[in-house]
Amino acid sequence: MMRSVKKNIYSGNILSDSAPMTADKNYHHGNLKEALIQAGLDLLNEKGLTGLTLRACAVRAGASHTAPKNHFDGLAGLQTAIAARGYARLYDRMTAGLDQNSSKAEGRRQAFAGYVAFATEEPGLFELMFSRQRTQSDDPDLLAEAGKCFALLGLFSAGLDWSGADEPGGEMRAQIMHWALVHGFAQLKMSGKLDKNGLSELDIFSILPDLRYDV
Amino acid sequence: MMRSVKKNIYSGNILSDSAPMTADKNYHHGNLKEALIQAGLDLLNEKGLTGLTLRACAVRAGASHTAPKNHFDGLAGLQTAIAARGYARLYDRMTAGLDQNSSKAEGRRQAFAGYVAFATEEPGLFELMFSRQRTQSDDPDLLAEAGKCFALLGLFSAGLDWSGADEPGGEMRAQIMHWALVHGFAQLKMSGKLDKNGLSELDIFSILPDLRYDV
DNA sequence: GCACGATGTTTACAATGGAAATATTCCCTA
DNA sequence: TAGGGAATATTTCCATTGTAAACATCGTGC
Repeated sequence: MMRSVKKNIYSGNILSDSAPMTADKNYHHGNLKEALIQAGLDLLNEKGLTGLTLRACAVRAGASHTAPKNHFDGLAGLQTAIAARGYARLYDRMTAGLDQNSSKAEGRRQAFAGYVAFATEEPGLFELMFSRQRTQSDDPDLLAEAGKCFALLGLFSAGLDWSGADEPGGEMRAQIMHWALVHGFAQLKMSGKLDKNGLSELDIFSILPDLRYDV
Repeated sequence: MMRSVKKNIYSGNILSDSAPMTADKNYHHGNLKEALIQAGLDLLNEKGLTGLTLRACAVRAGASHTAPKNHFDGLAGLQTAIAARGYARLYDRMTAGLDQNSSKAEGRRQAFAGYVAFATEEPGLFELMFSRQRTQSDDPDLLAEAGKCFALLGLFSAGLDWSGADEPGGEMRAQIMHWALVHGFAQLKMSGKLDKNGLSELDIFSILPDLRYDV
């Protein structure tokens, strides 16, 4: 039965490949947790939310269908981890193409446009991220990643001259106003409500009220 | 076996109840389609989106688990019908307490506050309504009911004096701006993002930019 | 060396959506 | 008014999914 053969590929020979983390045919995957998250992201883009199942993720990651249990708290746990990764990608999308030389106005523009683009480019992931049903909303990772996106929007909404600026919590409320505007527009666009009203070409900047920024 | 007994309760005797549509113990339910929608709405409020299953709806409506097939196109069809009913309820919520004597400002206030209140009062239903994954977004009923809500918001967003008012499509864009603002705020509140930032008490009116309406 | 925890598999089961065949009732028409 | 077909509902069956339990394999520290 050949069962006496050493299974550990590192014990008997020297591999030319110097990256032992990317094992692919051993009993232990070596990087299953990350592979499951990546499989989930791929499935979301290929088949939407209904295609995101524990078993499909496991198969795509090259493991048995119960392997995720060792890394996540069931389907909800995996979905939460995927959503957290989604916020990280949203952050990247909102800062794409920017550097230290970018102006605040450029940053704001990229943040707004990137937010909407992300929602339309990855609708399944976007829907998952804002689904209270599917995610564990008190997960520390999820909160941290979402918080970074929120803080970034806050950065670019600061300094707005508006009627509520001088009242208590004005800065915070301006931040929420921007988030609501951008998120609402993204959601309406993603869910198809704009298409149904013949507004598929509308972009976020054409609906911004005349907000007077001091930068 | 008593199988020769006439099952039709209307053929042999006169019922004091004058509403023959509400049969309850016959082979034919008589109003199963409506009962299934109601069961779905109840399940959404009691158990959330994950509790909304075809079989649970059927059992609650007093039918076998495959009976919905005669009235809806599978689970997606039932969810679409429930979402359409949701828009009807949203419309009612946005116009609650108003009459012909109500001012336009009162109407706008009720529409905005009602929209947000609806989202927090029925989060499962709200999430279903804006889920592209779970609903058939080209269903005529769904489009009609959603369109009524959109038109109502448009009614109350008309006449806004803003920078984009004179440009092409200014009215429509003002309408979308309001919808995005209110919907985004409702979604952020419903999904718990505001709670996570210590803003659970924030209301929609405190984040409206200084929009100058002519009424 | 080797014991034990971490990681992964196999097997089993309940819940669900859906298809197919059958049963019951309603309704229209001859 | 009889009957035949359409509408409505049930029963039975199956594939998929999430999850638990028992078992197998690996690797790391003593």
